Amino acid sequence: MTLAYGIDLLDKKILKELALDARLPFAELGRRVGLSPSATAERVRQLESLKVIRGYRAEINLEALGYSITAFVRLTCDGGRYRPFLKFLPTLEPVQECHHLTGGDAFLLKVVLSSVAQLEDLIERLLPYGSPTTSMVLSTPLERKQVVGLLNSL
Amino acid sequence: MTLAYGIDLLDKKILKELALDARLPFAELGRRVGLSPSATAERVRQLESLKVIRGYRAEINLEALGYSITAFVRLTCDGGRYRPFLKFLPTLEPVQECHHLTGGDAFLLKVVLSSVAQLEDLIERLLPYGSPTTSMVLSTPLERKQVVGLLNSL
DNA sequence: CGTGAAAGGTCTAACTA
DNA sequence: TAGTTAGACCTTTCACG
Repeated sequence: MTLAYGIDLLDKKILKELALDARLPFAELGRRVGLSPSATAERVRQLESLKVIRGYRAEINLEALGYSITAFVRLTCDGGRYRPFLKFLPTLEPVQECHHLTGGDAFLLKVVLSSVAQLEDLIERLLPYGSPTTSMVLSTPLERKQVVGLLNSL
Repeated sequence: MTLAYGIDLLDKKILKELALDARLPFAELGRRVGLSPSATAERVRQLESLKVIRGYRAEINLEALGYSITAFVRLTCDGGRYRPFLKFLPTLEPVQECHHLTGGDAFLLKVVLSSVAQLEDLIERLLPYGSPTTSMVLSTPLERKQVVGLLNSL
């Protein structure tokens, strides 16, 4: 069976393995999926050039580096302040993600900080662009390190 | 200058490089940070064992695989349904992240799906546990692939 | 997609500041 | 304690079947 972009079962297996350990040597990856090292490398290069694989990232424990606070800020931002806000956005270092959501020009920001004072500072800097509503993260009971679940149901 | 966990400037450089390209060979990584391959490998192993580096993941383009819908669901869940919900959570395949937030036993779920029908199905399955409020992601104007910004300000 | 040889990376251990 | 060097081994790459 062929999937989107002509991705087959072998590609799916490769993606699962690399999602869990991006540093796997091609030889070992090939062993796991049942392919020679060169055939494996060829498929990985194909997946990279199709942008199915976007890159390889080390997952860094920000808490261990002193970034102990994660929060979500929902910013309701009326029409006029939309474009200036998007320009301002990249200058906000603590903002790791910004999503534009359905429902009244709302943005959801995921922010990571090392003190509550920094959170207060961030909120103040957002005020000119809209009304922020902040929720701090108490715990993260689920964070799938990988997309293996989704890949299984392809 | 020494930082949390005895992390110094060289470690910081290593983390930045690996955050951007987890597959860099130690030889090349060493060249970039000014260390021999074996000294580089030693430091990386140290960072791994301290759990500063949690792992290496291929970043997979879910849209290319047909998962075209991302949404956030906020679930307000009263005391009695809290524990059953946490048990139910891992069985929900589309849920990529779940955060417990301040403010009235609320959970924020990030979900990835391939159709609106699946979103409706998910929402129905959440109903026994609380009141879900769903916002679909229209666009993601900022998604830092790496934590380089945060690492710079260490 | 597999094979094989050359190039280059990794690993371990002994050595040095 | 932390880094370098050296040599054995392994991986990657690429031309060819």
